[in-house]
Amino acid sequence: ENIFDRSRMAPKTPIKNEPIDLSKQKGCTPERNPITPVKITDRPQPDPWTPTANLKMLVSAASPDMRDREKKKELFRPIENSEQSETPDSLQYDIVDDSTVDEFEKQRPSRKQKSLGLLCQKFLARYPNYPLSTEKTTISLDEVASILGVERRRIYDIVNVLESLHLVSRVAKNQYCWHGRHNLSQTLKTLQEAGELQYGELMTFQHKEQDLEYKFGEQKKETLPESQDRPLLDFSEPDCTSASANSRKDKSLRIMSQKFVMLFLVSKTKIVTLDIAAKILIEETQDTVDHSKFKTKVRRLYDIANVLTSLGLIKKVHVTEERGRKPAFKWIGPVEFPGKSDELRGHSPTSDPLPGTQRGACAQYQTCATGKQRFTRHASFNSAQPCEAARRKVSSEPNSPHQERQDEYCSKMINLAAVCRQKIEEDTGNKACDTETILNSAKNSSITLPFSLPVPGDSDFCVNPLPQAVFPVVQADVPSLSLPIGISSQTSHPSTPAACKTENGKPTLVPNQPFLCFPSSSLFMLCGGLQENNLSETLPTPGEVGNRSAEAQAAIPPAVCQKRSSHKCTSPSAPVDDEEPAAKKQTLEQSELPLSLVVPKKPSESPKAESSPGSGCSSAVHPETYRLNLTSPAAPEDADKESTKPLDCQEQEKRSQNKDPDELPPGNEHISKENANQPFQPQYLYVQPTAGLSSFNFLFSANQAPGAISLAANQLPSLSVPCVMVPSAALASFPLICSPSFTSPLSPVPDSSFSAAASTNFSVSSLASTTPVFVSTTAVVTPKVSPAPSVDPQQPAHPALHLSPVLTRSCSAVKLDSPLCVGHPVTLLKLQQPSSAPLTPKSIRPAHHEAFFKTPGSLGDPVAWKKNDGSQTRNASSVQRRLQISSTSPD
DNA sequence: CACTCCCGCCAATTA
DNA sequence: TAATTGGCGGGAGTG
Repeated sequence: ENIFDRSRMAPKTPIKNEPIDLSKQKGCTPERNPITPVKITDRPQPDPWTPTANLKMLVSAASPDMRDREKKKELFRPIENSEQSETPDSLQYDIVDDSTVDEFEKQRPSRKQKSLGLLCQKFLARYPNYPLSTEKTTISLDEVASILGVERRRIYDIVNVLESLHLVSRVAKNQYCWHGRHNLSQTLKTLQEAGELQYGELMTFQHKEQDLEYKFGEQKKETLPESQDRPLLDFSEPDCTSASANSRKDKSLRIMSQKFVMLFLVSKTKIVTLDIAAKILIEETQDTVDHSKFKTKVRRLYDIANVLTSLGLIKKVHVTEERGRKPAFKWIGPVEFPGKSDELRGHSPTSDPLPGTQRGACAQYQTCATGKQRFTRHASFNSAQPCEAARRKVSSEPNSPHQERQDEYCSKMINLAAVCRQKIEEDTGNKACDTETILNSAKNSSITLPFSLPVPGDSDFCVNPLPQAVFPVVQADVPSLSLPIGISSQTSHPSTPAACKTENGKPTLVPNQPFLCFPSSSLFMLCGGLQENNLSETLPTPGEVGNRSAEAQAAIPPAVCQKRSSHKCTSPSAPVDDEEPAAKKQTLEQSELPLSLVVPKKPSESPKAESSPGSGCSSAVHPETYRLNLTSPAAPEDADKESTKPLDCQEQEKRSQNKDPDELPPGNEHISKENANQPFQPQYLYVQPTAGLSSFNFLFSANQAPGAISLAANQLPSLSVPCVMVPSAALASFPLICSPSFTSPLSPVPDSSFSAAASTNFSVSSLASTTPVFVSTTAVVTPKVSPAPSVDPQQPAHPALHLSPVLTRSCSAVKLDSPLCVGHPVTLLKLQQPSSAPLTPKSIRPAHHEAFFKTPGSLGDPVAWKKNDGSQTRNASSVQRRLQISSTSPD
């Protein structure tokens, strides 16, 4: 009742948005006659204006009965009209009416308030962007129409457009099914491909011919890179519409909508003027281009544009041509889509139960990494920022291909990330699994990785995001890009925050941080870059390390936070997670820029991470450099690295387990020393899985730069170090994963033996359902994908190690494209290769952990990894051990 | 005046 | 045949 009252009130107040319709209905007044009749069927002329009456009306409207009401309404319409006109007498009405009317009229919602765009936003607000796969949301047109207070006709306008993008599908007569944005990127991709075939040339062509240059400059020609992929697509292709009859549907708003979207996707500038679109569409339609048609087309385009705007896919802009300014729309949605969807699909089936659709995509994403190993992908969720940047860039600097590429790449990643994330969420279910966040980095680039690993079957597996913290990830939305700027704020997208959307909605680039999402099946390694700053700071001597770490933690966090804030991340985040209920979530974190790894020196870089969306990726250090560092015996570095480890451990522990951090330090130091001796072996930190984490294990490389490790203030665990998380499921697929980081030094080890050992170990682990393993290497990065392991001298081929094809593929695909991520691919390759060293993780861990790992020699495996290092051996063993343990008893 | 685009008639489709 | 969809274009707000 309250509600109704309110609504009732609303009409009076100017503001209200409510039910326009209702108001109309009320509009029983004579004036309104023509309009809608409404009235309550029940009693057409009863006392309208009593409060009660209003309530009733509203109620009826709201209720499912609406339908009836409407029907009646129609019936009555004539009646009312006639009556009213005829019987002006209803005095009662009049009297009341006057007052009512006046207000009514006054408040009469302005035209804008009734706009289709606004209506669409309201409509969209009712459904989650990324609904859980499990629940099917059905939409009743009548219901929605009544709730939103509009005529059904309007709802059709919205729904038709949404349907064209597959956000909804029609299931029955008055029923639509809400799908959300899960398939949006896929749909867009399809449209893009189709668009290229159909319009690619056309666009280019037309633009030129028609002299439609934009002020920005002419559009470049587009290259139609892959048009070949598909045969022509019919519009219908997108399934929903499919083959339905051609008749009316041909002109359908749906088709127009798809075509319109295609134009954007094909356009280099991503800007399409209305008249061009109208012309193109008309031609296709074969309509003669007469003026009236044109006008009509434009009208329709406005309708579509309003909906797309609400979806955050486009925004209105003006293009100045010779003749003057013309209305146009700019695409602000995702630009790049994951590579071939088909390929993607390949992904290992093991894990996901999810509907396969997008999953594949996720796998692809592996990418970016940062520093050392970059095994993973980045998915960034930053909402729109990157996109934004990209877009801007495009518009303004169409010429710089390189940048564009990056941008695209970023966009793509983001997009992917979003998708992945969503998937994951779905998979995991509402449960907490969702996401996580991360945060991190102190300075410049911090990357946040929220990810979750979904394990099939294992609910725990997932990492949860911090609830409050950074990401407010609401299940529903993370819109990747989708949210339009403006809208986002409005709609509740919690998601954005992390991403850094600014308040305005503008995305800031946050520079950073792309989030990583991994498909359950996939593996990843995260590499954190070190930050220069951190490094320098952290560099403390080994001995100090422990202290340092502590300090670092304390100190850094705040900084980080601030930083973030500066970036704009509004997210509440603040306290990052450590506090989080660790159990569920794991957060990982991440480090900052990848770059840093390489250079400890280059402090100079300002934190502009934001500038480059791809920063995360970009971070990739040059392999060579990287390598050098690694190889270099620099003790200090090692120390640092180690120091980092401890931190990580602590953090993680805190986060996840709450174990004592204290213990770690000592252990760490200890280890560190050992490490120091060796040039650089990769060290890994193993994080014990906590309850929540049980599903995965983390290994962090000890080598990592300390900086990275630094914790975020909150303890966000930002791990700068590269770490790998592997879901158990994942393991199954891969017998081994390891990154051989040490390329050089290690080489001496007998490959064969080694390999054997390695394989053995891993295999075991793999068997164990529980633990996943990761190995990260410090790695070497080879430039590019090239398989050649120039880097590793030693690489015996181990059959055992191989990445799943999928991964490989995906990696390569991804990597190749993006310049930024160059490093990553390499990593993968290495992985594939049997790099010699499997891991050597030196495990450093807090006492607790140690227990697990415990040690060095203890391992049962006789096998010993043959590495040069005993330590390595130990590590491996420890790892195994850990795995075993975990498998048996999760803690 | 040019843009926008709401509104709702009414025909094509469906049930 | 009735109801549902949705094309279409007049013409009203806006700037």
